Amino acid sequence: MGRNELDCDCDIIHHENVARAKVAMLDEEKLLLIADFYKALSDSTRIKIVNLLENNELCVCDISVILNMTKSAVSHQLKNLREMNLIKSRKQGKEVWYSLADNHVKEVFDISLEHILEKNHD
Amino acid sequence: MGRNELDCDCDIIHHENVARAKVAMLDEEKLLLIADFYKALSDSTRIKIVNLLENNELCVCDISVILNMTKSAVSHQLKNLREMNLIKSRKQGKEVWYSLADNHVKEVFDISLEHILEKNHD
DNA sequence: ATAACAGTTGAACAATTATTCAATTATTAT
DNA sequence: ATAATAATTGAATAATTGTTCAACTGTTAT
Repeated sequence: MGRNELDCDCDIIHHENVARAKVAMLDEEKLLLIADFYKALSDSTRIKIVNLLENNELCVCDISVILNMTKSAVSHQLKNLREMNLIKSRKQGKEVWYSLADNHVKEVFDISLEHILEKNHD
Repeated sequence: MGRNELDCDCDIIHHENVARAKVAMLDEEKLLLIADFYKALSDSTRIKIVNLLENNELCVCDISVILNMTKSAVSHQLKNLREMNLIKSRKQGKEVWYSLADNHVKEVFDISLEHILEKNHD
């Protein structure tokens, strides 16, 4: 194999490492889905909503009050979370009640909390 | 407590739910750190890098070759991941070798993989 | 000392995204 | 029917962010 494996501006390439890493790498499609999953959790408003819904079923109105935001802004982010399958909703009368879609979200949330707590005290 | 708890455009507020959710909510500071943690993982380039480093220690050059990106673009994202304490580096000669900072990243990655796989087959 | 190369950096540009605003839908009560 | 209110929606704006480009730093070899 020649000097440049691709269009990269590199001269010294560790071919064994590259080959091994390439084989172990997940397919692009899955990696993009995972990135999107994290994107859903990467905004401060959305992570607050997820945290709120960990222990409570709440309607849009209540979330708006707690976060001191307009219903519109909250609704946009709820839609975002719902489209990413992180939360689910049920309609009762004029109100729509939201809760977490499943337990993965909670699990991931808890591990990330551990992570940031650990990194904080050093 | 009056009609509007804050500046929210709501009339019907479930005060008990709001009070309970507020008490259980994590402090803002921690939530922002968690959101930042996810932000680090929310980009396709960065999640690819994390996936590559799960099983291998790699230098910038190798990562560039695998992802078919310039060293500059990769280096920017590595800096991003390093600042969020997701990866660590060691310098050896002219090269800088990168690896995952700790096991949390791997744990979170695996759960999120489960999540997207589950959501995929329905 | 000079050349070569791995990696980093800052500025500029392009693309993405969160919030606001105004309008709309759906449901309940009068 | 009409009014009131919870929630959603689309467009516009403002802010953030990923990549490119060119210049630079640090290390190794001649």
